Amino acid sequence: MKVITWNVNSVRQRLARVIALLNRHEPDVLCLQEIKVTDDAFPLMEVTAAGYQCVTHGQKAYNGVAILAREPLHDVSLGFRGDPVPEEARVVSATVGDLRVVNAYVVNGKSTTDPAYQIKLRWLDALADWLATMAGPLLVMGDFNVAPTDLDVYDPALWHGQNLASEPERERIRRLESLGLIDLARAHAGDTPGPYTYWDYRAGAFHKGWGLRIDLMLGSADVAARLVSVEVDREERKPTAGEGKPSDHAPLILTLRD
DNA sequence: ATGTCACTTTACAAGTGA
Repeated sequence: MKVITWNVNSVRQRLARVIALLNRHEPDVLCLQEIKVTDDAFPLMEVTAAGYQCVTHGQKAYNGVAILAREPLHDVSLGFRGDPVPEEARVVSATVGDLRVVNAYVVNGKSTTDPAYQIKLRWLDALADWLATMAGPLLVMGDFNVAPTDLDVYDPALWHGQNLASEPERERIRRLESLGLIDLARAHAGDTPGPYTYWDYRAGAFHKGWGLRIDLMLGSADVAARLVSVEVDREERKPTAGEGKPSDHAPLILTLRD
């Protein structure tokens, strides 16, 4: 089984790349974040023509998440109980086969001195409270806007204490792990830095290797036991002829034994 | 730190969010 998570930074701008990704990797499940469209504006025809069903939790201009799958999506849920900012479309979940899939776009936080940072911490607290109530095979993935450890930032000294790498945020990720969820990319990579999933558009960050690992896949133990690999499709972060500009995030690809 | 991008608006440039 193959599962992909990708922050597309506008599904309308990235549609050709999304369809190409589906054709190239043929994932069973694709979770998208920052689709930046309302549900009625989601490119349903194109996704359907590619052979995928989908559920969307969209929003105008900002945020918005979607799950695409080849098999039917059951028990769809939009948002989550206890969300401090329920007006923002950041979570969608559904069951595929016997796997519960949670797709999340975590509050960015802007900077540790911004009020949005405190909302981010409360949001992650509420997400953990909600996930703690779940049972059975579980895969929580998406743009967490947190680099869990210093292995996950290109320059730990520069990023020390900053938004995306600060200790309170990292504590929230450890709380998710304390629920029994396993950081699958880290489990696969061991002590090797990265794999990075995000590079700022500015300053030629991708070319310079200034990456962060802020897109995560967290699996329950029964899911982690099936882990084959977790890879980043770095080609998607490069300009591609005919498919438009890249997102600032690259897709994270999980393969599980069936 | 900053070689950017995508969104919106009683739009045609500027502010916002990332």
